[in-house]
Amino acid sequence: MVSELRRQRDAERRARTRAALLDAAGRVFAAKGYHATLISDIVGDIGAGQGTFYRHFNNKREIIDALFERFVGALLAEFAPMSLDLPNDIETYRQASVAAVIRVTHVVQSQRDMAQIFLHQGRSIDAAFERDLAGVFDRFVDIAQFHLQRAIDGGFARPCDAGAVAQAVVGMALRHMDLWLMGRIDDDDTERIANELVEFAFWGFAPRDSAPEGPA
Amino acid sequence: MVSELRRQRDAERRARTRAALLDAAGRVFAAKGYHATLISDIVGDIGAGQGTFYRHFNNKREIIDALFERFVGALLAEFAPMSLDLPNDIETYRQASVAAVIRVTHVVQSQRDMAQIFLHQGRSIDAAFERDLAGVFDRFVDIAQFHLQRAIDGGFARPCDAGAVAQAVVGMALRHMDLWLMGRIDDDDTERIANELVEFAFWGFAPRDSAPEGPA
Amino acid sequence: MVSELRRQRDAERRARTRAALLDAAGRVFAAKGYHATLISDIVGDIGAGQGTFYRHFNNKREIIDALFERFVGALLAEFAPMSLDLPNDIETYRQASVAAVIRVTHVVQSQRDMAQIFLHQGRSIDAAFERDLAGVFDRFVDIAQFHLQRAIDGGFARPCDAGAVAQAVVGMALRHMDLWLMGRIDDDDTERIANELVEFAFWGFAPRDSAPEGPA
Amino acid sequence: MVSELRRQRDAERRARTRAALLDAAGRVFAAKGYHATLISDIVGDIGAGQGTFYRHFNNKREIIDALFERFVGALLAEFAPMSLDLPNDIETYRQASVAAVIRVTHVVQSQRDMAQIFLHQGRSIDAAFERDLAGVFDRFVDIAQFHLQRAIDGGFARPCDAGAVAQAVVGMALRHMDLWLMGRIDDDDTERIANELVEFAFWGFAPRDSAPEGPA
DNA sequence: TATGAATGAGTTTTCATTCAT
DNA sequence: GATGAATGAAAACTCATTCAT
Repeated sequence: MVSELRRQRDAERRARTRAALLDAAGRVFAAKGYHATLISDIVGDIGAGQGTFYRHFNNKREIIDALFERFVGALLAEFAPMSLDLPNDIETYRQASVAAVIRVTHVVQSQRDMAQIFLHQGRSIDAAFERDLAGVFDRFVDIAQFHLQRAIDGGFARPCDAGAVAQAVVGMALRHMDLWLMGRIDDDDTERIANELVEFAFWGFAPRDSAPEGPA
Repeated sequence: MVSELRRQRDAERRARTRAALLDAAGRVFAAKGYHATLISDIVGDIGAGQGTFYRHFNNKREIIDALFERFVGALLAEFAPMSLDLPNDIETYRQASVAAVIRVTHVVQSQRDMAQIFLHQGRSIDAAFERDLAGVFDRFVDIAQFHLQRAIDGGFARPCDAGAVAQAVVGMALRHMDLWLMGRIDDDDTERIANELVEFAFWGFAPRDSAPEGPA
Repeated sequence: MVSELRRQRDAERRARTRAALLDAAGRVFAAKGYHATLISDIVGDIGAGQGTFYRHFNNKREIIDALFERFVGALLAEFAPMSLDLPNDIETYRQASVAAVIRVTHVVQSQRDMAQIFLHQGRSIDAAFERDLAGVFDRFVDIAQFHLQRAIDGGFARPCDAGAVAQAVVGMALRHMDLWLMGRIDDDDTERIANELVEFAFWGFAPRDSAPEGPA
Repeated sequence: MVSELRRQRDAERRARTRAALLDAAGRVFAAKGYHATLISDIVGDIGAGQGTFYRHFNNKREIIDALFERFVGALLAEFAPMSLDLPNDIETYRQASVAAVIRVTHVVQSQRDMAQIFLHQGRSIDAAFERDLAGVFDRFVDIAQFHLQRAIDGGFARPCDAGAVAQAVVGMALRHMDLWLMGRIDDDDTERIANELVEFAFWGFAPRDSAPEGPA
């Protein structure tokens, strides 16, 4: 007969091991890449035995899935409360955009390994994973598109293909994330760049007085 | 001891086999992904023997390098004659931009497999490959930055961080390439989107009359 | 996290497997020759899996090295206590020599496989192995030379090139080992031959009364 | 219709190619060892094609056989006229022995590669080759034994096991050949060592006056 | 006949997964 | 539950040999 206490202790230990494995996988995947990572690298990272891995995950594919879920969960938690009180004029909108970009930036900076893994390896796992990953990007596109469409409807953004522009906005963000992952953007330069990008998204690079009569 | 003719015939046969292997690798990598591709898949694709592969390449890593070199060669050949007669006003500049984007689009469309491989798997091969790939992106960033800087200097683009904006421009292009690779952009919709993106890059999504006094 | 007992049990199991692999390699190398032996022959000999081999050795080259080390270790252990109380007259010296030869014989007879492998294949592995093997022969030459020199200095051996003669003595021993390995010397004839060889080494084959005035 | 002249030319060319291949094989086997040598190494050494090898030999095994035959032929040709006018007293016998040893030495020195190959790799080819090689050693043992026995019968060698002693004599020769192959005997020191060894074979290393009453 | 590109059977090697402890 | 030794299926790789020219 096993006491309730004992049962709980075991469950806790198990959860701790699982979390340690996830953390280790995150570190190792980020450092060596998903494909080059061996199960032995992961367990080796925390000094556990090979078998331990299989008590928690059925295979390598499953742990990256779990990692992804955990990361997406954290990400969404961060952005869930975002859509409240929408801006009603362009300046507020711009300020909100800068704030949002900086917010994303902070999340990503605090989860560098995850960004590394999913941005760099994400599309080389398999078709299913690629789909899941694309789904996450789409969430951000959706958010951008939603706000953009609202701005167009509200008259403080010019009429345009909100879908394509939202994709473009996400594209520039992703490109800069990549640069940061490659060590080509300083951590303390991110705020300035965020501003620069928002500026660009709002007014393009054309000079103010060159604005055409109407959009193409 | 052996006729020149014979020597040449052999060299041709060898070159033909090598090219066939490269083509096969391109097809298979694009279809199954680099990591899931076996040497036997590649040779099987053209009905060659396993050993034939190893007479031409030392391993899988080497053939994707060769593939990359071949692709980059073709790409650069395409863009080498591009930088001539620079635009001197914003409208000409805009038109030239649309033309350039459409040109890139055509090249990419005619080499779908290569785009697929390098965009999706390129960052999961190894550090060296990642570097090479980044180099290619940088070439395009450089071109964009060069033209943007020239426009700023010429007074028909607003002062901005030309580097960051050039990266952003490349980022939106890459994102749309991705969408196209995922089958989410119709081939006959590309021209419209090219226009839309250039429009966005030039004037952003803010309405014309909202332009601020000066740059942020 | 894991009991000391468990850790020790594992280490023992591992050591046992390694020893079994070494034994198997010894048998198979002796029977088929080093070059003709496949890894699958070795593991097959003890019914182990292919992978088991690679958990203990990196390749065939490494296991023969380990085998050699183990053998040389045993050999030296056998001969370490040999050099005590040196003979002071020729008859004692002769008797000691016979005893030593018989002793070597016994060791070799009890390790037939090792003798087979190192004498027959040893010089066809690679340059490094050849060097190591030569080193072992040299040990025996050194011992022979040391005693011979001592005998010369003590006046109970004629002045001669102790180095060359020691090599010659080792040469005759090796040749007879070879004959034994080829099944051309009966195990129960070894003692007689040992005597015969020592006799020959001491007095040559010239008749007693033919001894020249002095050495050549 | 092909002229007789043409036919002969072809035959000559063929023979020349075959000889070149044998020479190349000799060089490469000696340098890299039989097992590590690839067919491509052999043909590469003379700039011939892979296929050429197979026009002359059916496989690697066959070329070393041919090499061996050629070498043994030369060796026997050298020693065929040796057994004439046998010595009748010990001094003549000794002088003849020195002469014979020096003669062998010269032959071996002029065919270093062959000595290298057969002494070092000979016993790792296969059982058949080992037998053939042993046969050659036996020829020399036979010669030695024949002369020794004759000397014993003639009363100018002490009674002994002529077989064992002949083997011993060949053994010391082989050991010194090995030393020479390893670069541990200078070419211009061979004559002195030949003398030293013959001296040793005739009188052993015991001092002259220590000769026992009779043989053990 | 000579050639060297191509071949594929035969080996080595890897590493996710199992399993005895 | 945790462990790590052992496993073997699956891949990579080698190289003697064939064959089209």
